[in-house]
Amino acid sequence: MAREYIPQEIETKWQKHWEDTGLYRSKVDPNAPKHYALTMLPYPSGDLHIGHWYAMAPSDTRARYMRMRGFNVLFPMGFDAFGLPAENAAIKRNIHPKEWTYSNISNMRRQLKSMGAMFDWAREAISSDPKYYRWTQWFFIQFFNHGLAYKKMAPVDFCPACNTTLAREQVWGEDRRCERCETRVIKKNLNQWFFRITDYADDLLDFSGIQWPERVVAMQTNWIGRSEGAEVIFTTERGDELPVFTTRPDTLWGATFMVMAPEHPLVAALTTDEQRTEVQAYVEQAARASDIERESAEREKTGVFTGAYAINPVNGERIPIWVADYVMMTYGSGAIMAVPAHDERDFAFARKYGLAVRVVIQPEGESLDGATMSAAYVGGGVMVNSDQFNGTVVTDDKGRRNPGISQVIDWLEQNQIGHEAISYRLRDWLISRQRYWGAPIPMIHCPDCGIVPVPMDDLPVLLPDDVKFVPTGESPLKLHPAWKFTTCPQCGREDAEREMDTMDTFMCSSWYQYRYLSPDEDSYPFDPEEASYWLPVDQYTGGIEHATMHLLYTRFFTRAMRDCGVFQPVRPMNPDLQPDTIFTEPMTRLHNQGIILAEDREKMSKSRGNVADPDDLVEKYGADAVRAYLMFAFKWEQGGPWDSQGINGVVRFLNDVWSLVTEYQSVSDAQMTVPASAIRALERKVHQTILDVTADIEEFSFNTSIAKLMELRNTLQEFSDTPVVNTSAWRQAIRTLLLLMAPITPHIAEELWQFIGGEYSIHQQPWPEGNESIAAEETITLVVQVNGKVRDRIQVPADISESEAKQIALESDAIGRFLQGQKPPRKIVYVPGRLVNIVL
RNA sequence: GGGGGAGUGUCGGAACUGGCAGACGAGCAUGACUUAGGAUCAUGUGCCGCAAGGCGUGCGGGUUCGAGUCCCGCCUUCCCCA
Repeated sequence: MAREYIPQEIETKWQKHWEDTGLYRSKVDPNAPKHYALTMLPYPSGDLHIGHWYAMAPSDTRARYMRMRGFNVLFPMGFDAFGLPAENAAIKRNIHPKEWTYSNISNMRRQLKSMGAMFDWAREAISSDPKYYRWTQWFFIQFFNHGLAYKKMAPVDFCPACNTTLAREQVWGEDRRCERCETRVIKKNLNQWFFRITDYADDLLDFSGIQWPERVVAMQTNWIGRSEGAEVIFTTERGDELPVFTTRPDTLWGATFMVMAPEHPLVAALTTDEQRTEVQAYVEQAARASDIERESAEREKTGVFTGAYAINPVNGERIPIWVADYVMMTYGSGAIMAVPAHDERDFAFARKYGLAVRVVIQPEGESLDGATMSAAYVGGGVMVNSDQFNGTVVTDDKGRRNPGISQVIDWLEQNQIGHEAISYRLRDWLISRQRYWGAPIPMIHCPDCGIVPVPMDDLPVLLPDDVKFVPTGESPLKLHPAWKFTTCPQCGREDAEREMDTMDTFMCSSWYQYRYLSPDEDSYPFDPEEASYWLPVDQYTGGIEHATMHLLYTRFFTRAMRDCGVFQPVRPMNPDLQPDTIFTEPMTRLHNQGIILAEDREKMSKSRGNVADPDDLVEKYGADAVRAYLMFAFKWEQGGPWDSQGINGVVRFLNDVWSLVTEYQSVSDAQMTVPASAIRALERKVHQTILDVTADIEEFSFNTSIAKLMELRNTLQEFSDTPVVNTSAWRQAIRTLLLLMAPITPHIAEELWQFIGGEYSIHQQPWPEGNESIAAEETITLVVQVNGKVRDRIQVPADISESEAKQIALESDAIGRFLQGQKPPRKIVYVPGRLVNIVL
């Protein structure tokens, strides 16, 4: 009965059968516990690469495992289908973005199906479908109506290659490059739409409702960048108020000058005539430097005196106002008080321009002198030169936890010259994009009524198909008068203009987990019944690169939806869940996979020609082998370099399993004597494997789970030429092996399951139950150490007593040699089930 | 400069709350079967040593009967932020 294992044959066969029998249709079932497993949806670039497989196949394994564990699992898939590459293809190859996108989707859908994942394709959502982006637009209007979306003129980051603006999160690295194309961004003053994500800064800093990797939590916390301090109102001699934010109000008495950002609106008004030429030249030059250059601690500080003075409200002192580019308009109010004695950058600046340095925090046991100190002192100590605060203790703590800071804030508030304040690094989310292939922002500009949202009933605002693409990448919407001009929904004027910008595609992907629930629903963004059952997402998987983009946006989006009342019709079916907890966090648990590098340890890229193409690999080895190899070869969170030889290991494993199942079926019931110890040994290994594989898949340790299955394979091979193959223990072992493999290599498991007469489908069988007592070893290797060095290993019964163990150890020949001529042992350490250490 | 990871054979990687370092696999070596082998099977494979034995988890200290694991100080490297 030697059938050959031809993966490609059985894989397409079962994929079709699974689809025909609706095996992966997931339906609401209030009687079963639910599990919403989600993996980040791909951009339809045209080809599924190995990175997609690496992200998705293990996620699929985990979802399949949860299903066998008795959960009703939803594992959907879709496409994040708006975006620039489609438009660039249109410009370059004269193919419409829609056509390009949808033909890519159909190819990628085929490739995804070849993976054999349990995706429920009936729930597929494509963000560029009008039935999808209608609701993206609906959300925009919801946010607008609730004051969460606004338009303002602002200096924004602009990618000249993509010819569009970017959100702050989408500008990467020290040299500020576009997240997509790595071109260096430039600053532009533009009128743009923003979402008030900063209103949610504190809410987003609360991670108590989610179990996400610490790394992501740290990155988001860092990104939001909360700093506690005070806002203090300085005034110019002219009488302008100059509020400054400081984290160190305890050093207010040490402020010897002020610095304004070159873009500060008051600069021109404050500058005296004598200084005007110099200041103007400086401001112009500063505009050309990048933010990073300006903020760098190493860079030589530059600046010019405005000629104006301000009054320090705490002591009435008159201090000079300078302009310097190390102060950012985006930080606080664009002006700072400079305390050179206790701030490194202020110190460097003061020394360079000969400005006064006054010590107001004296460290214990030291005596700093402003005239001679060689570096700013930023630690704690005792306040000096600070009037009534002299002697107040200042610690290293931030904000109110610092007694000095806390007392000064109280005093500022009592005297109404300042108040406690919190500053964030987070900026509002810029969502306007000056491109065609995105969801149009559903707003109308009327000369009389101003900005008017498109009525909800008129959604979606459809993208016109008949557009011309120009090489500059300028949005074709601007060149389409029929689309551009419309009727004002409020006053009926016919020369109102549509908003011509489209939305950041991160907007589309911020809520796709809700659209999957009911992609065809046309009266609401999602079906509340489905939402009541499935939400929130229980397990999310995807790349870490989205830590401060998608993963932050979607947390914001869910909170904004909550506050707009979008979740009101949803009544959680799970009595353990509170509506609030569900709708604050979109995804309860998150796991991030690493990156697969090419064999040369470089990034895989077509231009380098070092890509491992999944289609080729499936053709050569089969999908099961590719899946298993990706899970076996790396620590999932870590990733690593592809090894084209390494896959042989799992190919052999699958071939061996095939032979074990198909060649060693017991053919006769002939009673042969099989030693009971052999049966027990086999059963023990089987149960050990169940327990280990279960624990491993539970915690995303796919590589070790497959290693354990290979060990079971090795054990089965040892028994395969013995009468053990005629026992029910053997048959049970084979059944178990297939069940444990089912989530990892679904096709071969299904095929062999059918071969041994199992009921369709293996993927609907319960996960095997491991039994600790069957798994327990009968004998153990007792390690005997002398002074911590291993000197002997002795097989002993597992339930050996401490005194027996010590005695056996002391009587061992190998040990005797070390004990000879020595004094009696000082100490004998016994670790149950492991070792005896004899200390001389 | 701040935050977060990571350093274990030739390679990918194992090692639970401190208890046999190197599971599992790749590769390699030797042998077998073969006209043939990028198939299959067997054996071996951390380093030094003929052996007894010694040395080994980035480096240097420490705690402990015992440290890849805990503590202190470094080095290298990756990511994020400045």
